[in-house]
Amino acid sequence: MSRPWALDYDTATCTVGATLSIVGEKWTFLVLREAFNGVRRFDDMQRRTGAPRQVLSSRLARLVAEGVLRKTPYREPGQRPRSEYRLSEKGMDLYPVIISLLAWGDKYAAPPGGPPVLLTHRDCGAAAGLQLACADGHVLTSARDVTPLPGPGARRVA
Amino acid sequence: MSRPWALDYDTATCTVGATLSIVGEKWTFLVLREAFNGVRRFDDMQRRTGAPRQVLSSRLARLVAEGVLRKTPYREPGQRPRSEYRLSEKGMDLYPVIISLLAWGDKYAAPPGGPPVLLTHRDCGAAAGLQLACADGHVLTSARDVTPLPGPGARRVA
DNA sequence: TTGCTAAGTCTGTCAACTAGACCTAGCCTC
DNA sequence: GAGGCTAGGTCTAGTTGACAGACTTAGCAA
Repeated sequence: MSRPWALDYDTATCTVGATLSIVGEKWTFLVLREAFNGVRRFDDMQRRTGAPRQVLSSRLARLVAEGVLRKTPYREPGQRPRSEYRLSEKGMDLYPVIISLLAWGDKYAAPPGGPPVLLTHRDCGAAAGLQLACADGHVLTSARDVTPLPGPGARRVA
Repeated sequence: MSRPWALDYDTATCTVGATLSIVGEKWTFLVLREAFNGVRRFDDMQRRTGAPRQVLSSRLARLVAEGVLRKTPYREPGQRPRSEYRLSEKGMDLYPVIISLLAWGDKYAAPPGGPPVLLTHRDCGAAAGLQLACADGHVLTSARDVTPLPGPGARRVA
């Protein structure tokens, strides 16, 4: 195989790295998983992710600062006011990341009984998942069908 | 909103967590990004990811142990034998994870000039990306269109 | 007044990351 | 065949971050 073109370009601007600098820390993905499952309270998050309280606190604060979660006060009848963490649109857009982690795990690391979570289309109930497709409507079945090319923001290595 | 069903189920078996325990460490995603860009050599990886050599060494070893990468010796004419790291099928299946991180970064954290990398369909050249669809062929446009349900491997919390 | 709970913060310990130097095997040149 | 070069690591010491467990605070309830 020939030398990959990628070696001629700088990685400093790569948006994978940019994404990871925001959500790439150890517990953040688990926090997001719970958020997508509808979990909104600190204590539920803490119990379900197993993250140390202090770490959870700092991850939630980071996600709020980045606009991925919104922290809003709410109050149940007869209860004192509490805080809840809800996904913003920016956070919702991270769903494909969680789904792709889930899909890989279901294929390669599912427990004996099968996957513990199934994703379904809200309207028709059929199983939902990610598909790799191109703008012309072809469905791609493998990473080999994709050719990465330098984009407008690419910078050559000096 | 009602109490999410997720609270009644155990997270210990969740395959998102299982996936993250294999590939969730800080530099691993960047290593995979480079692998998908065709980078195979230790030194190229090191230079492009910026990972400390020792960390890179241990991440590569972990990925090889998990069967995500294969370490194979090769030899260029007139050179001594070297090692290269190539994605296995199991590794190729992680491509959606990288693509989804890339897509989110392109939307929310792209550098001024635009995305540095474009993904294209190898056969037709059109832009490629992930879409959320259900088994009945409906395209889903938002995380809100997905309903997660307990799967066969779900375990109730005691 | 005391107790309870959600949502944190504080403290000490221990593991992980980091930078930078060092090592090693094969090849090349002299 | 001595020395240098390079890919692919390992070693060491210092710093940061994770962790468990105790403590804190605000509002409500008995």
